[in-house]
Amino acid sequence: MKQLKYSRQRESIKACLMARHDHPTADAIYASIREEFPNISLGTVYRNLNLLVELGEIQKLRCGDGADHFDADTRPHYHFMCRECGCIEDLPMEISQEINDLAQEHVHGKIDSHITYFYGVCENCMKKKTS
Amino acid sequence: MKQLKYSRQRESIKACLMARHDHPTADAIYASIREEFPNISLGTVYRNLNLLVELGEIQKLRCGDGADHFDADTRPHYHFMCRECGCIEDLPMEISQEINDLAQEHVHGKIDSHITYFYGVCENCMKKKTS
DNA sequence: GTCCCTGCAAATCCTTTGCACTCCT
DNA sequence: AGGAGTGCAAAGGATTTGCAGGGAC
Repeated sequence: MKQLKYSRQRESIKACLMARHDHPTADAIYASIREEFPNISLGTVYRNLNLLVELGEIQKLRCGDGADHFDADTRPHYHFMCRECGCIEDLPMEISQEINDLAQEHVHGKIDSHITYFYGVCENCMKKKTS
Repeated sequence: MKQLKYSRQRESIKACLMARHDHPTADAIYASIREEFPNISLGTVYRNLNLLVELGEIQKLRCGDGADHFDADTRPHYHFMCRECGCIEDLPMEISQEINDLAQEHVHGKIDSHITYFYGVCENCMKKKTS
């Protein structure tokens, strides 16, 4: 365990992530942070995001669009991603333990968790289609 | 809709994928195919895999290990991935429609599907640990 | 002959890393 | 002072793409 030192950049990254709820990518966070720290580098953003994930202070989402997204809400919860605009929404519902148990009966090994992403079309994109 | 022409390479890629059940990456398929077509290029493998996915003849899996995996079984089904060795196993159980319906109540949009990956330790890796 | 498909290499996207320097403690 | 954190740029892995030549129809 190496000891941790304070860094304004890391604080700013975490604050930025807590302030927004759109599950930004590293690059989007980089763009935001640049307003406060014009010299911050993308590498630093990645390093700190990964560090915060290790510390359990944020979580990383892989919805399948190529880039990792980050979420300041570390409670396990489901996500919904819009196929059209790529936006990500939190689902305020419990993680199903049942489905883990059910799956356990069908697998040669020990399941400890599962990750689920829901896909479809968000309200905004549906509106655009009808108009 | 562009029309499709026969290609030995594409047939071979599909045959290879149908013959194995380990959900290989593009690179692993490339290595296999090379035995039959020593001159095939990785680009061709990717192009054909993506084409087959579009045609609905195979499916792409993104388990979060960085590389895409491919599956000749196009029926929707769950997967289990071992955290230690990275192997992927099919789960012979029905996809839950219930969880879609449940999630639908909590989202601003229209859910059409979900993807779930289970994670844990496979039988082989558990054996290795006790021995 | 037409147009799709191929091999090759270069390019792209996202992420990580090496290094010299800076800032916490 | 010591070592973690930073900026920069280069490297890395996975995937895509442009192009000229080859093959299917």
